[in-house]
Amino acid sequence: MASIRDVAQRAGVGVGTVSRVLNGNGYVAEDTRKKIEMAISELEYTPNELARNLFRNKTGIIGVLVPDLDHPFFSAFARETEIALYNNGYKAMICNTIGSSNREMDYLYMLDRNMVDGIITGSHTLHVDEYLKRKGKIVSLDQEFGPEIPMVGSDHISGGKLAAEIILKNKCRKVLHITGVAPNVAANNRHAVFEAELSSHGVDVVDMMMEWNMFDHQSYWDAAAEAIRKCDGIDGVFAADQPALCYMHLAMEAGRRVPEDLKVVTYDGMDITRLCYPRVTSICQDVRFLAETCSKTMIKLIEGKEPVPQNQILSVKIQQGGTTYPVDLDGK
Amino acid sequence: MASIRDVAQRAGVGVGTVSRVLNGNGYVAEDTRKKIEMAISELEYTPNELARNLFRNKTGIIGVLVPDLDHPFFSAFARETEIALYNNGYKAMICNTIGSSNREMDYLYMLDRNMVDGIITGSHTLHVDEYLKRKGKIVSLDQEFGPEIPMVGSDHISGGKLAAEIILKNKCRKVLHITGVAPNVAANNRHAVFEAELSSHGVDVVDMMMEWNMFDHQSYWDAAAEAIRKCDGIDGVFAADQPALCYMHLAMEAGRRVPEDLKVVTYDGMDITRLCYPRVTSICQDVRFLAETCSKTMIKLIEGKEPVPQNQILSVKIQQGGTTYPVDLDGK
DNA sequence: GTGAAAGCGCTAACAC
DNA sequence: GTGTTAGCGCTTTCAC
Repeated sequence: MASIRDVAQRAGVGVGTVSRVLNGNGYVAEDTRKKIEMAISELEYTPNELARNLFRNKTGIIGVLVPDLDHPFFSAFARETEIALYNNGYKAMICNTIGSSNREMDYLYMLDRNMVDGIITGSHTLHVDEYLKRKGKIVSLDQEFGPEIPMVGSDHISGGKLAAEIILKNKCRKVLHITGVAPNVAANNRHAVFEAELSSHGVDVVDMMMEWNMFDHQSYWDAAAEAIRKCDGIDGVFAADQPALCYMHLAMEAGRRVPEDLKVVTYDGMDITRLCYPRVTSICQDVRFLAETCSKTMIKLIEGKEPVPQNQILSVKIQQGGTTYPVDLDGK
Repeated sequence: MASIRDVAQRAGVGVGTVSRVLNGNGYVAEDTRKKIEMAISELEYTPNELARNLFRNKTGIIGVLVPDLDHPFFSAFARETEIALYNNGYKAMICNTIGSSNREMDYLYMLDRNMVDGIITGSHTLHVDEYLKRKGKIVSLDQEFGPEIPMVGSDHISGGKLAAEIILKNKCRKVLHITGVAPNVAANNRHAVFEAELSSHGVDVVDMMMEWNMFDHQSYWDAAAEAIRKCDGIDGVFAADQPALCYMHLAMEAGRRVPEDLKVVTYDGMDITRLCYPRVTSICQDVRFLAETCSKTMIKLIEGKEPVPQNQILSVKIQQGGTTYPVDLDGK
């Protein structure tokens, strides 16, 4: 592997001059430049980024922590974040924590060790303190860490309300509500709102808890099967895309018709809700906008010029599908 | 940010000794170690990985290039690869190329610049030469680059045959076959086999080409809509998961029944084929095994001890679903 | 305009 | 056992 010294030697100049050519700063005489460029291409020289990074003490890489890439929401988030960062001259290092706090910690260490310039985290198995005590730049997706760490999230309160409204207008009487558990995760705000709304209208809500950081497919099926087994008379479901679809699948298998016998409203509204037939009624998060906002916030944090907004809440949208009857929600 | 020198100073020792404690090699007296550990924790010192990497000339990071994380196959592949690499002490840097050869190139440069120790690529927009001329370690998923670069792929020939067999046994007479285009990508081997098999049995095959590196959802819908519009009398479909599901969705919307009027066989068999109702008959690739094999091959390449197998072909499996009638395929 | 030299933070070889 | 020192490959300051 040729180094800058080899290039300098071959071109018969000093390393400083080569560096100047490489970085396009300082004055370099035209024919010196030519000679150096010659040497560079002859030796097929590429600068060693590690050395540069050491000098600059930055890598241009942002760590993106997600609980599981196999979860459509997070793979989409990872994708969009990568794109947004790339467009700002940064690279993304996407990290799966798959529900393991060790892994999450391990990736968090990369911040301390200067391997990444910042971390955008959508992964929340660790104790809040672990994040708070880092000196590095952190942006959180959907989890509140307090004033020290900027957060970007969806308006889950409205999300829960909208879902409730749809369910109510569809005249469901007994609704299955599959919820996740993860402390401090803003997405869970929808649950309380949804239930309060329904209960206040005398609708029966059956709750089912799922481990939030366990995104393996089997656990969705298990939860759905358990729900089918345990309670009958369910005429509506509200859950995240995947558990809701599992339940719907099993219900249809058991001969129930959607939407006649069963209404389904999912949360997230990822692509699968459109591929299925009928298209699923969903409360959609704006994944791209979330990703762009996280990225932009990170850039601000790094550049330290503009002030960084503390909490940024983005609105959600309804996707009307065939798993509920069409309702008019005040033009939303 | 405290450096090793600060630690040495505070502990009243030399940097060499601190380094020895940090790396656990060489002899260090017990109380010297204590003092140093004390200083480390007091200063909240973490070694700068960049400096270490520069010295060792490696980062422990493997680049994983995928065309699009928003494609279920590739997000699953990325996930499993990350896990497999992590288990071998490496970190993955997952890179979306989203069909842009500039991006692919940009990530490839990271190899030259020593930012990654190797690259596993499932992304193939660049000219073969771009890969061949790199000096770094490369493992290819599903694209043949010749003897220089080890490849891991599925047995797409069998895959195509199996799909054809299912379609034949389901007595389809006019089959829509949506194909992708990408030179050298082994996955496309299934197409020729599938068509040959069907044609030789007098089944009509309608071909539709799609841009392979364009994985945006809309293009699937467009292709499906076009197929619906252009040809009637289709009683079978064979395509990758997503285009097939789009077609099926639109066909059902138009009142066609699955599997009575239309049989559907998809390729890949990702999670969405199980969430949909009915479950979709698919030829499944073993994503995890593909990922593990790629990772293992990369590790061998890096460690340079064992010989590296050149082409590794993994077998595919049938997932019997409700979009075809059950058929017996010699116990497969 | 250009070369020499210092230093980014670390590791390892070599004295003592 | 431990300190000192010479790099790893680069950038940048400062003479010339």
